[in-house]
Amino acid sequence: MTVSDGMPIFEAAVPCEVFGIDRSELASPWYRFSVVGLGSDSVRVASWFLLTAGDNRADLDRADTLIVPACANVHETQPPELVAAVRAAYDRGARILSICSGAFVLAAAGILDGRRATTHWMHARELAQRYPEVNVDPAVLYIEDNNVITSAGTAAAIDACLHMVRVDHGAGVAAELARRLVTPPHRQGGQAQYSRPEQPPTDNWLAPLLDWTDEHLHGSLMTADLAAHAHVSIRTLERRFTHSLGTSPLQWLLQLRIRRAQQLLEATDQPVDWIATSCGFGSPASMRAHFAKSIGVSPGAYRRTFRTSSYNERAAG
DNA sequence: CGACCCACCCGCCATG
DNA sequence: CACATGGCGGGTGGGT
Repeated sequence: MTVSDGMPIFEAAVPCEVFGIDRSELASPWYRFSVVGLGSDSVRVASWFLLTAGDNRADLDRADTLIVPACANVHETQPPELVAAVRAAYDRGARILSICSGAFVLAAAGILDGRRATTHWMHARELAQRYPEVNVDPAVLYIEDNNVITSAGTAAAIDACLHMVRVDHGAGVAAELARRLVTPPHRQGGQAQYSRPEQPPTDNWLAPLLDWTDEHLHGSLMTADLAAHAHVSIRTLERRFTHSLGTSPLQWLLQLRIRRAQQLLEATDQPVDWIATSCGFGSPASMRAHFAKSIGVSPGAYRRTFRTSSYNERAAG
């Protein structure tokens, strides 16, 4: 695993926990794990820890798997030495795993071009914009594409590392390891259930229309209704949506409805069918289908995960 | 699950 | 000419 200046600690800690501890009672041999600091002799991790590099730089050249836990800053140019090390490891056939914003290092090394990849949902759009050749999927916890694994933010590091153990040693070993880590062996749904949609760019023309749309979701709003309210043709409306929001009117409506449904599932005890109607879905079945496709879990499962207050009330009572 | 229907949406072109 | 608009056709994908 590589660490570089300014890197956060949690993402780096997870591989240490999974691969760095001798777990030969689960599978033997376990992993030979090494942390390589790039840059100066000492590397600052998070704001509080100073990591002193050992003389293990050579491990970079012989590792079967190279892990890039995160990067210090997604907006800046990635450290050339780190990027070159990733590229070299990839070229000699090593497996590569990135966690969270580490995907930006992999992308800078050019090894994500033409591949499916993911990163923290807050950075997904930027990754896709800066590296158009990368097929970014912001909805999943991790993706393996031909020996290159990328994973979502922070806690998804656990999912990705468990995935590697599953591939290397089988599902049984991975499940037992998950027990030791006190974490689910496999999480239902992707990171889509945790992400928040980005605020749309404030567009002078669109803003009033979007506000109006948000207030009239409960009806059976259609593309034609939006066009009529905005006094433009459907064709023009579609063009403006693609231009300003990067999506079509109906898809936008759908996202609004799903988001409203999420809020109601979290904050109320209203039945799912009631929520479906109130959010403007044509039918409860329609909402379930769209919800599952977009969020990755059913409305019921989503509520069980996020409606913690009612659980606490029941537990207390 | 297949069938049917219709809204959607994108390429294309004419118009202003 | 650049640009935005509106209408048309048709493939398609979701809903019943």
